[in-house]
Order: sequence, then C-alpha cells, then structure tokens
Amino acid sequence: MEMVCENGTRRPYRTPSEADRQPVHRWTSADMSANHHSCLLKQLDQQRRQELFCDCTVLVGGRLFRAHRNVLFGSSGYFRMLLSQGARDSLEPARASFDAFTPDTFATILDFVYSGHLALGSSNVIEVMSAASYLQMDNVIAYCKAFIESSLEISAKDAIEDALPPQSVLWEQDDSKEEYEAEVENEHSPQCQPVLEAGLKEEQAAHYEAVPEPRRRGTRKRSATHRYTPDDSSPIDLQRATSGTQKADELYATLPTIVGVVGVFNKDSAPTVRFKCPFCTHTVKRKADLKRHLRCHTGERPYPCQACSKRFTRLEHLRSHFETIHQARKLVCRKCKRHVTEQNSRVVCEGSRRYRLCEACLQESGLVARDGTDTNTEEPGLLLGVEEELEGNRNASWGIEDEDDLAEDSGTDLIIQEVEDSDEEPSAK
DNA sequence: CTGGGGATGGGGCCC
DNA sequence: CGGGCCCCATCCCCA
Repeated sequence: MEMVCENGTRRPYRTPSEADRQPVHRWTSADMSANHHSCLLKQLDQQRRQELFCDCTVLVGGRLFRAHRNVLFGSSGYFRMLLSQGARDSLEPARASFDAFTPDTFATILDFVYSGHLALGSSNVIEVMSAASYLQMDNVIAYCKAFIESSLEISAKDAIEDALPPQSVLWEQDDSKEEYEAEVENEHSPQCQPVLEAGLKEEQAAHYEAVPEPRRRGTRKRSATHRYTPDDSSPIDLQRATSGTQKADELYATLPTIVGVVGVFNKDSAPTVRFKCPFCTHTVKRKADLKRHLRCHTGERPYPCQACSKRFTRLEHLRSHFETIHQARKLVCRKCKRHVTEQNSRVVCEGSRRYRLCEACLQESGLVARDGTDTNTEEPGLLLGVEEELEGNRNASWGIEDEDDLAEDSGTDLIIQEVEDSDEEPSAK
C-alpha cells in the first residue's frame, strides 16, 4: 500500500509507531459540536436553495425538488434503498418521483431534513406522517404521532372549554430520540402540550387510554386495560361516551387519500386497494375497518360498562363483557363447569358480578338448603330468586342507548350499590 | 412452576 | 358503512 503525500510524491504506507501516536488534544464540547452541525446543515440548506451541488432531483406531483443525495441517503430509508441501487457510483444525477403525496408534503419533509424543523399542523400531520412512513423516516413518524396524540388532548379540551390556541406546532430535532421519547412519556413536550387542569385531564383519562404502542394482532397489555379512570359518581353520559368516537371520526376524516392507495398486486397483476394505517404497517381491505383499527392507536374506549365503569373499544366487546360478567348469560355452572339451564341453575351475585351455579353446587356451597330455601343472602354471594333473575336479565342493559333503564330497572342495579372498578369483592348492599 | 380456563382485544368478513 | 359474528392471540387468575 502506498500513501500519496501533499507534494505528490509517494511513499510506502507503514503502521503508525508508538512515537507517531502523540496525544491529540480535541477541543470539543457539546455546544461546539451542535454549533458545527447547525452550521453545516445551514450550509447544505443554502446550497440546496441555490441549487448548488445538488445531485438528486425529486419529482413530486409535477413539482421538481433538488437535493443532495448524501443528505437524502442519511435521512430516509427509502432513499437509502433507492440510492444504494445502482446510482452509487454513477455521476449522473439521481432521480426519483412520487405521486403518493403532495409537493407541499414533500416540501415540509425536505425542509425538516435540511433544517431540523418540522412544520406540523392539524391539516398536514396525517399526510406528512403517511409520506414519512413511505419514505421510512422514523423520526418524522414519531414526531407526527406525538403531535396527533397531543392534538387529540387539545381537541378534547377544546370541546369542553371552547377556547383553543391554534394547533400548529413546529417540531425541532434538537433532542436525541431517547430524550424525545422520554419527553413524550412525560405527558409530551411542553411546547406542544398546553397545561391542562388536573380535573380535566382525569376526565379525559376516563375516555381515552394512554395511547398504546403499535402492536401486532392479538397482543394486549393487561395493565393498560385497567388504566382507565372510572367515574363512579355520575351516571353514564351518552354524549360523553360518544365524544371519543367523534374524535376518532375527526382523525378519520383527516386521513388523506394516500392512506388508501397501497397497491398490492396479485397474480393477475390487478391492484388490490388496501388501506394503510398511518400509525403502523397494518393494512385493511375496508376503510371502515381502518377506522375501527385506529382506536387501538388513539386509545379511545367509547363504550363504558354501566355496572363496573370498565370501558371498551367496541360495542360488541361491551355487550360480551356485560352478558358474561353482569348478567350470567352463560349457562354454565361456575363451580362444576357443567352446562345448566335457566331452570336447573340459579344466579349468584357477588357485587356487580353474576354467575350461575347448578342446584348441586348451590347446596354444596350452602347458599340454599336441601329444601330449596335460601340460607344465606349475605356473603359470599347474593342469590337471586328465579323470577327476580329472569326479570333482571330481561331488563338489564349493557348498551349505552338505554342507560336510564339500567339505573332504574336492571336486576344488576338491584344488587349493586357500590361499583368497584377492579371487581374485587365489592360489598353488596 | 405450570397448565387450563376465563376475559379481553383485535382482525376478517358477512349482512 | 355500521353492526355483528366468528376466530384467534394474549394475559391473568387459579388450582
């Protein structure tokens, strides 16, 4: 191996000896480093704006953008893939074109790449996030997600107080990703998170779960399930219950068409349109399914159970819960697991919970005497009379459209006076 | 510690 | 497009 000296002469390369390894004083500090990065980025941005040394052209919706391929390479997984295929050694300018998003969206992203400033607003956040997803820019996606989360809270506040500052936030790439994420965990960064009054936040928490991380199908975090804040003091409010759905609708309405243009080609090369979730990689066939899926990202639980204040993402889940837990609809003896009928079983109430026991298990548990009379109407469970039980089952309501019925007529409420969120041995009165 | 069952959440798809 | 059903995965509780 040879080394070429400054004056052009060549000399053989030799391994540096100990004498060569003089201590190097590196005059550096965090400020100096940041300043250098900032200056360098500014220089590159100036070059871009003056179209100096731009070796990459990007055509988006008919509008031409010029940029530096090394900058794009370093910022986007998509461009990394694109530029590493063939164009690496080429002196020809690299070209790329996109129809999946608008020129304005790409301009926003390009400005971020060259400045670290991401100009997000409620009108462009979804499209920017979709484009960032397309371009594989994880940091931009993370900023957009945090912006949406904070916007949801802001919107909720707006609905209540009708006094909201404009939802436009300039995200800056000053913090490292870890710092940023820690900040998001800490109730989002102050610059995007107006201070909400404590009471208000609690109220919102009752309707929104903490937004979970995108996760694959079927996975679930049990702890999150219990994070809701029950509001026992007030009856279920339909308007409040559905407000979460309205927020989902708002978010859904802002979804740009890009979300629905994921073309999947089958054997016949016919494109199958699927709808891509802007939060994760999941795609669905129907837009309505996407709307339903979005709830797992927004954390909305618009369907509260009247009996225990537990909240659900879907009406059918609420119904299933109510029928199983509070109505003892399952014709199975809880103790011996045998199938029973309404005639040969009785419903036992433990707080807001109800379950069935067959006659044999009832006698064994001492809840009824051998002649069929009730022996214990206190702990551990209350035994409903057959008529009472049937009446209760007829009237008990799981739905949210008929909440008054439940409060007045349901068999559940005949028993439940205290509603325990955790279902732990509530004291029946 | 482990396996079974219940409860729950999410996706696909039919009506 | 919403409601509802079915199925499956996962978590938690309990024996």
